[in-house]
Amino acid sequence: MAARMTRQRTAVVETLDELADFRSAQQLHEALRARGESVGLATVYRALQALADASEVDVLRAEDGESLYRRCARSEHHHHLVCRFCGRTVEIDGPTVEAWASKVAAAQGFDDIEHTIELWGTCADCRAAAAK
Amino acid sequence: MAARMTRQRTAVVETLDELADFRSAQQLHEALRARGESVGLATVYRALQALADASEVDVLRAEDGESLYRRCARSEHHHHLVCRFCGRTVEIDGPTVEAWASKVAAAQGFDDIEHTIELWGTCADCRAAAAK
DNA sequence: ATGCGTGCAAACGATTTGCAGCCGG
DNA sequence: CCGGCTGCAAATCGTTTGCACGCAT
Repeated sequence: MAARMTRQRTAVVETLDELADFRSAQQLHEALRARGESVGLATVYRALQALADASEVDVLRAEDGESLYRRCARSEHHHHLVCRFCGRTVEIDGPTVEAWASKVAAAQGFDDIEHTIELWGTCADCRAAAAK
Repeated sequence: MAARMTRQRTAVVETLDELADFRSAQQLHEALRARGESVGLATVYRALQALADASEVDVLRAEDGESLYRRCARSEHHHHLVCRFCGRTVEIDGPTVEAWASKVAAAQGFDDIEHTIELWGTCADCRAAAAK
């Protein structure tokens, strides 16, 4: 069950921590290469999937369908406010929303409720950069 | 600007209305074939995209990344509670959630806020079918 | 007529997988 | 030593696009 600790796995986790914000597997792959710790793209995907299964990283889908990964501070359920340009992320939670979601769903006779609640926007920095 | 009315576009819209719930382009393509009104898959995609651009259909991403389309009753902003098995859909709106979303985002200095709020569950029928 | 719409097949881009060799425990 | 891990390339899969032809306006 415990994941074997290889050079590439370590590198993936470390780089993920460094980047801090949501990144795609490809961006991560490139960051690894730049960092000198080159790792095969397939391996990056496998590592990320393993981490996701172990709830060590959060995964979410960008508007274009690409998967983005991030090591979040809190492991409990929460949501995100993400900059669609630079990936800058703010963790948020909405107790109100949680309650609302399950109530609505239950009222319609639905089970195994799961909700997708993500906020996308343009962060202050990117707005400034774009304005220039 | 006005979309040209062809046999295939009419067929796509009609079939979409018939299906009522969220369907993938491929499911729709198959439904068209079954209906006798065969339409090229590429055309189905093009028609759906045009409809989406014109806000005639709602689009959302399934958990596996596939795009699902649906002709919604209301054209105003709203969200959905979708059965992950049969696609059965219930339109919902959460005035509370809307307000919460923009408030949180603005507080972090984010602009052009957009939110993804979808509820996924198993509808009563599918739960019964699975239990059998 | 005129040019948007269509079909088909090739092109795409992200992700997955088969397989032979490697290396961590 | 052994089985999980890796790399590479080939395979998937949904979706997009190039191109020659047809049809709605």
